Amino acid sequence: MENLKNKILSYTAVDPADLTYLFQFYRKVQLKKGESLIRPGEQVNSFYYLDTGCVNYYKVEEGEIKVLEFYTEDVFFTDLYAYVLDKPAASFLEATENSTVYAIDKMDVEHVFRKSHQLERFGRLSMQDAFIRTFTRVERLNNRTYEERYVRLLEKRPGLIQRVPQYLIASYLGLTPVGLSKIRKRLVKS
Amino acid sequence: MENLKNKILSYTAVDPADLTYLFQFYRKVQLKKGESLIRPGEQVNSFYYLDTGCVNYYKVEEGEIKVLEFYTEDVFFTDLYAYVLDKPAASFLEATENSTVYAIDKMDVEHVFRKSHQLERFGRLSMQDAFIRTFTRVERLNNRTYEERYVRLLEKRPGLIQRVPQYLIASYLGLTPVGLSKIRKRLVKS
DNA sequence: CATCTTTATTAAACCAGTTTAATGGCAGGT
DNA sequence: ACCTGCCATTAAACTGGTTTAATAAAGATG
Repeated sequence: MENLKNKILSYTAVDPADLTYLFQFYRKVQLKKGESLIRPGEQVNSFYYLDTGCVNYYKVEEGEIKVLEFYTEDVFFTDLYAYVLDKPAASFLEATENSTVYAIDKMDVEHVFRKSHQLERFGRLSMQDAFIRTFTRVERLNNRTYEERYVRLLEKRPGLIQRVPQYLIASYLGLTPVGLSKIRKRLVKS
Repeated sequence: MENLKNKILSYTAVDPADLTYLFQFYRKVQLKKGESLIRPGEQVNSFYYLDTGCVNYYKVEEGEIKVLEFYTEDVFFTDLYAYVLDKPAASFLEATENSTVYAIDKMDVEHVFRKSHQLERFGRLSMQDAFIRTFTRVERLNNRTYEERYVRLLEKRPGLIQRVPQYLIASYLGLTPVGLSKIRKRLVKS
């Protein structure tokens, strides 16, 4: 759990004793390609850390896949909406490749945060981080063309396009496979 | 500061002493219509609570206004991106009507959060809240048509359209004034 | 009250995406 | 090696927006 430990410490200092206490609640989950942590209708009781692999956070509406996010190595994730509001999930959290995940139950998180001020601070700062990433995404969705977004994705997350089929990338960008194909064609010409 | 106090307590219990301690750092700011709390290039050192009024969070790109959010009564706000990352603002925070705001400096926030575990928890939960709202926005931007978004805005924030000129609403929805006008025309016909 | 400015609507031409459908390539299973 | 199914590309017709420009309506100012 070395990566997870370093991830936490990258947000704020935490006493070793508190970290040890926290870690007893984590369990390791091995996911095979195609397996899901969460499916629509289920309660979301866990908060996850993705050590290695790739997890697709998506929903299906009117028969169509809508990708919300691709999580890759070294990030915290869950269906945060359902987790926070204690609602049944509307989405999938599905491994697009074999993945290693560490999971902790919500009630244990709450317990540990109450016990340790430092871990509570970590919780605040990591949430701040999640906010920032989501907010910048709103900005892009509103202000950039599909082409700009695609180019930016290539720059910011090179490799993602190798790991994930193109029609999922298209969905993530908010367009159809046909639309993305056209954009790619335009780009190679110029 | 009764509203502010209740807002904080709606997130989590806080000892009266801690609240009193916190409030000594707050200052009241009266904004006249058109005045700005933040302008591009400035450092964002304060976190705000909007008691009454309306604040437009926007940027200007290539001569065009891009509205990110309208803040109305009883919300926390700031240019959170610049605030968190200590970068100069890229945006305006401008009153679209006379507004009453309470402000606290970032260093005081950090200080108070370190001193009080309960206030730190409040900080975490309010950030969680901000995340949820931003995240649902991403979902809508990606999955809904402009018309659906406009109708939803009318439902969710009736009154906003009375308070804010229509071309700003259009910008907030990600379209042009002409585009919004067409959508409105379509809607009255049906 | 008259003028100047700003905001909303409309029309026409245009464009970047969608939808539908056909084609070809590649991957996995037997 | 041969199907079979899935994925990416292409083409053609379509659609819901944009851009530009003109006009009308509403506010602000002297």
